[in-house]
Parts: sequence; structure tokens; C-alpha cells
Amino acid sequence: MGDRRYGGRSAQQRRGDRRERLLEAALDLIGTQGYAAATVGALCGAAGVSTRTFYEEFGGREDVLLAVHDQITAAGFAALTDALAATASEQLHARIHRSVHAYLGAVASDTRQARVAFVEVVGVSPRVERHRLAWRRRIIGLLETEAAATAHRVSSPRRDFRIAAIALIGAVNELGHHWSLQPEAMPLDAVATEITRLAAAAFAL
Amino acid sequence: MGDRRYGGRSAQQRRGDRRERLLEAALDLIGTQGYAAATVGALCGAAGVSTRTFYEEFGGREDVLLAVHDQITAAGFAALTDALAATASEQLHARIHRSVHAYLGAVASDTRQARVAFVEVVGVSPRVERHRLAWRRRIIGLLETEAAATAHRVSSPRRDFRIAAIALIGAVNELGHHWSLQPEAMPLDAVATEITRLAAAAFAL
DNA sequence: CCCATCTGGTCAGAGATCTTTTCAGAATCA
DNA sequence: TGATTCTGAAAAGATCTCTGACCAGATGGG
Repeated sequence: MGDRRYGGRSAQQRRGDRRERLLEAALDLIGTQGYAAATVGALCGAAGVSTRTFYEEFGGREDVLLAVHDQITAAGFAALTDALAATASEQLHARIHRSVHAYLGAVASDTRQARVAFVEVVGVSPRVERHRLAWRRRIIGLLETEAAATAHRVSSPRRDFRIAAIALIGAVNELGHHWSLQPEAMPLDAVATEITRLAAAAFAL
Repeated sequence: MGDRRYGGRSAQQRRGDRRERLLEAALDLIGTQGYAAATVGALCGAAGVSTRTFYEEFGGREDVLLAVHDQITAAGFAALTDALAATASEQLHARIHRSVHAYLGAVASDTRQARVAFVEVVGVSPRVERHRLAWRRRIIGLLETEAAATAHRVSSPRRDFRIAAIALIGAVNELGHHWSLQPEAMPLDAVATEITRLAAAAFAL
């Protein structure tokens, strides 16, 4: 059980490569056929990995779903955070517009990602559900903080933005889902504009 | 294979009764343990019905989920339609507020119903997904029509309300889900008020 | 009051998957 | 060549779904 080179790559590289291929196969299978169709066998077949190796990399089928979901949501979260930071000095409308644009661009521009994040990950098991809700809490917190800061800046009456944040997340995700289903029928800009309208009202000034 | 009375009830009554018990058991199991836990065996055990009888009443496990979902969503849809009709002459804000109140009262006041409608029914299979999206299209259509009529009444510029309708549905469902999880932390009135704020902006006048 | 008939539950099992472990053997390296 | 690495196939075990056979209790006609 040494770690000599094999196929021209080190043990770590080979291992990372397999994980990569498994994650890519998972995104593709879950995102196009659904989580139910992504059995361990199908996953391994698509990734060109043996079931034995699979269990060396992941604890089970569900772990792969969690990993893929993490990747997608983390990217979306980062895009949102970056956009908020990059537009900190801009007008509220432009800021929201660009942030929504960034978030949906990261999460929903790939139909498969959108399906995983908005559909396949919902209601799978208690564990996955905890995971999903933890992410959502994080985003709610981010929006709440941001809203409170904005309200403070324009010295608006302070109020609880939690409900507004939840509502916005629901709106964005639902639109992201629809948009990913028929991107041509619903330009991303129109979606961002609509959300901007709502968000401006929610964080009313 | 006659249909004589038995246990004091006709064949139809007995049959309807069993169906009733199965649906109640399904709402309870799916709404508290999740769809995955609602196996045919568990369903039959909870309903006091044999598996044989089960397959006389339903084509399979999925049919029960669809039936329960139909019940819940149809009730919500009816509550919404009724509220919209009953408030046709009222101010926009009051109208929206009461309609949201009615819809969420019907769908989300029972945690189990909310979980079935907002979580367990999502991403189960292509067939269930078609069902869910068909319902959503129906609600989108209702909101679109209503928005267009309102815009016409106040002679606002006509625009496409489809995106706004989708966003609102997402917001309402997400809040309904959260509300059902912790009703005490989030009074229904506050939820309705928030949605009213958003909807007024969405159907901007 | 009794029994042929109906009704519906219990039980067992065939058939299908899935998950996870184990094994044989091909490919690669030292 | 012999050890290492990894795939593909097969095996073991666990569920589930759905069907069919059997049985206890209820009913209504005689």
C-alpha cells in the first residue's frame, strides 16, 4: 500500500481524478435523469470507476449528492458574496440586479446544476434535508445582514428582514428553476429585473 | 362478486372508507416521515388495510402521493380562487393580503400538508414532476390573469406578469414551508403582509 | 339457528433492484 | 518477474413491490 506512480500520475492525482470524474458523472446523471437514476452502478459506469474504488472515495450514494450540491451552492454563494462586495458603493437597484445576475449565472446557467440544486436535492432524506436547510440559513443570514446594513445606511426604520429574505430566496430559486427549464423563453436580464423590483420593495426604503 | 352490505355499509361506502383511511395514513406518514418511509407495507399497516386491498384501490405507491398532493393543492387553489372572488371589489392590498392568508391557511396550517406539498412531492419521478408542474402552471395562469385584469382596471401599462407570478409563487411557497416548520416564530399575518408588499410591487401600479 | 357465501386480512413468496464486499485478472511499474 | 493498482464481474444481503393462497369473521337466505 505504497503510493507509487501509476499511469504517469501520483496516488493523490489519481485519487483526485477519480473523484473529479465521479462528481462530473454525478452532476450529469442527477441533473438529467434525476437522483433516483443515479445508482452506484450507473455512477461508476459513467465515471469509468469500479464500485470498489467508489466506496473508497465516498461513503455512499448520498454523499455524492451532498458533494455535488455543495459544489454548486458554494459557487452560487461565492458569486453572490463577491457581487455584493464588488457593488458595495453602487445604487441599490444596480446592486441587486448585478447580484441576482451573478448568483443565477453561477447556479442556473447549467440546466443540470439548476436541477440538482432546486429539485433533486429536495426531500431526499433527513440528512440531505439538514444540509440543504443549513445552506439556506446561511444565505438568509447574508441577505438579512446586507438588508440591515443598507437600511442603516439610508437611515430607514429598522425592521425584521428575515421574512423578506426568505421570500426573496424562494422567488429567486423558483425563477432559477423555470429559467433553467426554458432559458430562451425568459431572458436572464428580465428575471434579474423582476427580482430587483421585488427586492427593492422587500428592503423598502 | 355482488355488492351486498357488510358491517352495516354498502360496498361503495366500505371502499370509500378504505381509500379515506389510506389517504389519511399517507398524509401522516409522508408528512412526518417522508415519502421514502411511506412504503406500501407501512401505509397499509397504518391504515389497517391489507396490501391486497391496497392494490385494488391504488395502482401503486406513487398514486397515493399524487392523490394526497392533489387533495392539498386543490384545496389551496380553491381557497385562493374563492378569496380572490370574494374580495374582487376591495383595495389591492387588502385583496392580496386576504388571498395569501386564505391560501396558506389551507395549505400550510397543517405541517404535514406543507411538507407534502412543498418538500416531499419535489423531484420524485418524471410523472410526479409533471403533475406538480401542471398545478403550478395553473396557479401561474390564475395570477397572470388576475394581474392583467387589475392592471387593466387601474389602466396601468400592460406588461408580462408571468415572471412576476412565478416569483410570487416561489416566495409564497418558501415562506409557507418555513412557516409550517416554526409557526410560532413567524405569525401568518406577518407572512401575508410581507407577500403583500412584494405582490404590490410585482403587479406595480 | 345454520351454513353457503362474501369480504378482507394475514402470510408467504416470486421477482426486481440496490448496496456493499469480495475476487480474479488485466494493466502498470520497479 | 513480481508487486502494485485498479477494473469488471460476481456474490451476498437487504429491501420493496406486487401476487396468490389461505383463513377468520360477518351476513343473509333457508
